[in-house]
Amino acid sequence: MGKLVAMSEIPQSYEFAKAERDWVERWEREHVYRWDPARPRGETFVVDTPPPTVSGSLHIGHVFSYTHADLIARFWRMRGKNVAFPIGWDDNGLPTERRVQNVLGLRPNARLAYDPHWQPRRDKPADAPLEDVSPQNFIEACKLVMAEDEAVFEALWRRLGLSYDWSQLYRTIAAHPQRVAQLSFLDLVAKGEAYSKFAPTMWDVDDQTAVAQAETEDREQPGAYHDLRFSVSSGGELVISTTRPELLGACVAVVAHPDDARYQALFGKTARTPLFHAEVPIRPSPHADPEKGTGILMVCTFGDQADVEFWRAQGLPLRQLIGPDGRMRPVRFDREPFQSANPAEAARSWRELEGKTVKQARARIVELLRADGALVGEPRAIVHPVKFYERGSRPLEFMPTRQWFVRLLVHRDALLEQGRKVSWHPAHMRARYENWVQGLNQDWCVSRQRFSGVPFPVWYRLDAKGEPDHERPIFARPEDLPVDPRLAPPPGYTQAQRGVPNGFAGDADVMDTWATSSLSPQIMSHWTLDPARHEKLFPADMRPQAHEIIRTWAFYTIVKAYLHERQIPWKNIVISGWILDPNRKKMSKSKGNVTTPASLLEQHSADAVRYWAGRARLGVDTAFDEQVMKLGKRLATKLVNAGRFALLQLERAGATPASHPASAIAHPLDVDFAARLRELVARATASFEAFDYAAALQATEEAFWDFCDNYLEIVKVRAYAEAPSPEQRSALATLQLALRVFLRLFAPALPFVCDEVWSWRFAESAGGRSIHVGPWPSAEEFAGIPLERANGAYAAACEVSTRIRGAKTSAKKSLRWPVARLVVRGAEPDLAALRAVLPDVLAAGVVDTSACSLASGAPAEGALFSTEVELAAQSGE
RNA sequence: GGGCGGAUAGCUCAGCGGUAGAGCGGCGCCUUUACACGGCGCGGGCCGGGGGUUCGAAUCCCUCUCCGCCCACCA
Repeated sequence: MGKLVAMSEIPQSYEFAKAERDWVERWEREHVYRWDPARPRGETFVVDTPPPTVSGSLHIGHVFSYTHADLIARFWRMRGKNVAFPIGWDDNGLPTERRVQNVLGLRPNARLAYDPHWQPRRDKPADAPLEDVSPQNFIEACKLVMAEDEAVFEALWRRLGLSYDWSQLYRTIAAHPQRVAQLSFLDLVAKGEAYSKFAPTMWDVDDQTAVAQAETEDREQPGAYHDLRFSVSSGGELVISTTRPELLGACVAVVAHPDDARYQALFGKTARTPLFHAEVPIRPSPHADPEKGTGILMVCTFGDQADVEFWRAQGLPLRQLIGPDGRMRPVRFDREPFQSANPAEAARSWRELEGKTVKQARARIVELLRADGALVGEPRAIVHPVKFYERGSRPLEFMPTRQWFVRLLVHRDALLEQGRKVSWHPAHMRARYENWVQGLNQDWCVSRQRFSGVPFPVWYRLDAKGEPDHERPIFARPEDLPVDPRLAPPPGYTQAQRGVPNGFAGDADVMDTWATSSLSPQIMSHWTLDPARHEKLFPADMRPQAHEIIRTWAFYTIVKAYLHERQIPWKNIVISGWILDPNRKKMSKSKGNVTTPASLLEQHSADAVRYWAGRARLGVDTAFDEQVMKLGKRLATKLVNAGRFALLQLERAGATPASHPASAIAHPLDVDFAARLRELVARATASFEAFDYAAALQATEEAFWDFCDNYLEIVKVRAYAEAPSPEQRSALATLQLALRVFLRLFAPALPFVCDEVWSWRFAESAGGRSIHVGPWPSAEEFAGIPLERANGAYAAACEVSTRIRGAKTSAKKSLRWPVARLVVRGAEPDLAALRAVLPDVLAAGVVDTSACSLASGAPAEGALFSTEVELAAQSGE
């Protein structure tokens, strides 16, 4: 490295795939992207990279948004910042378990004991039944599969040229992130921000775990209103409408709107449910809508959130019909809480439903109600929104269970305020955050009844009957973390006391995966473990992410930073848009037939794919268009060719940055071009500083094509000159300056080709270092150029050149065809500017000096000049 | 039902108060010694509809229509 590259070493061709692979290796070898822990906070730029979920393959949308972050990180690195750009893998939680279940055909079964000799088998037929394994074996299988997936992820990210400091790589399932997540939990408990509670919680019956509000979504589902006849204690009857007749046995009240005249007389009375003969109170409730159904409805434990709230407010009994597996559980009607006025008939009815799924039970109870005469008319089909776990296939149910929660509702205003302290790019994305915070209706349920994840560092004492005491948990000591209470005993106990009366039980749950990933800044900064490092890395400067996870990842990260340290986690958040398919739908993994990121990289090159991503502005959803990648490849190729051309000329003349400094630029054409170049540097820099890499790329690209099409052509003859002269010296100095500037302005977007061309000649003068450590171009590099003399000569030269080319093209002649006569008319100041650069223009256009005349006159509309071009009769060669 | 974004050339997108832009695609040329993985040039647009503000609006305001996204207690 660092040796002067001889002319013969400038390659004749550039093989994208091979060159890119070589650069990836070299960057890693030379630690180009390492964060330097020794440098002060003020010189550091910290990126809080999203750890992608390891549950399948990365798709083109990931490539898109991860490239955006890389463009910005690379800019700041070239600006001299000590960039801390880590990467991690989010490899715990339900998505991971699902992946392992699919790949290895496994299912965790808590009743099985650990088998140290068990190995996963990969030769199972696709239709083989799931194999039950112990939770611990399952967790080991997860780690195995995740490690394989992560190797593929890493290869892709390296191939794409993302400038991570791979020495900082973390996995959320590994010891350090687990330690941070458990420390976080203990801190929240100590601050009173985390608590456990037995309460009705949203529950996915397939995965059999609690889920949080942020992981739910509404789906339009077919359903039906069923009108059911209840008898009233004071005589008569009433008819309620319900979409969930299978919950009739869970009915604990009947409510109507307090102002509803039809039901005023019934408030305070009781109604008796059909089939189950439970006496339930009739009460007013503002949540009843007089316009809907019959205006009177039953409250069950639990049909929806409104039921939960009314039940809680009124202190009604809990009649839980649905079990954790989504099937109707055994119930007795001869005692509380299901006390029936006719237990025998209630039990008879229930026998028809017990063990059935919700769907089966609904179908069966309609038949029972019809036979009983309680069904008024027939069910009326409707389509209505139903809550689902976002990855679930059956509706959520409310399950009364004990869960750990983190307080959110009491902090609503503070969280809104924290959101305003962060700069959002684009700014309107903050509305989504605020929208979400304002719509919060429950604290964050952080416990999951799953296996692969960060366990809670908590045990419970067992009383003499072996019942756990949830009021006085035993918490782990911070120095013992990470700990798995499912395997290790609490301080002061032995393993023999596990599960026995007067012994202990470990908390069986794991944390919501967001409880860990929401700590990504603290995982990187080693929060509480290394205060000096934390000071240098927290809060981060930038969080890049996609907009669909504002309510989860961005939100929870803000929550954690606030609850732990009353801080914001980062100063800026940059939100990428989505890649849409040609029908403007979100591009999904399932469409990944030939358009996998890996195949696109091989087909178009990493620079081309990065260019494609870099053209899209933050927050803008963009239709997938492979044409743009072809453009990117064309641009990269052009850089190679223009670079080679300019460097060969410099080489011929023995020109170096030292021998041909910017101060040698004096020719009017060059001065004018340099002035435009300096303007470009200012614009591109300002755009990058505002996180607008796309505007920077666009401005640079526009200027570069102009450089190739016009400047390079016009200056060619002067630069080629055999005898050294100040004019030639000025041309070479300008070529050198321009190439150095363009390569660096393009370097964030096209890191491979730029470092390649840079290495041919300029790396030597930069101590052999990669272009990616800078420095970024600045106004100082233009010192010594008499920019105040810039007078529009370049624009004048370009216009006349274009006219000459146009004349040749419309005459269907080659651009080398000589011009017999050229007349240029315009205003005197423009002619003066042109006159100074005329030799270059004429040489490029193959016009003899004697064939050209300039004259005062009116220019063509919207132009500097009007021209007459007459071509020679013969090519003259 | 509430909120946010978008609608500009056939396509993908810039422009966001001062004479409609780029690339691709189309058409027509040019073997030009950095590049045929090229170059030159030509066509092509009531800037979604309707109102308003302004000397002037694709750009600001109002309204409507579509498209997308986020959110909402769903009996």
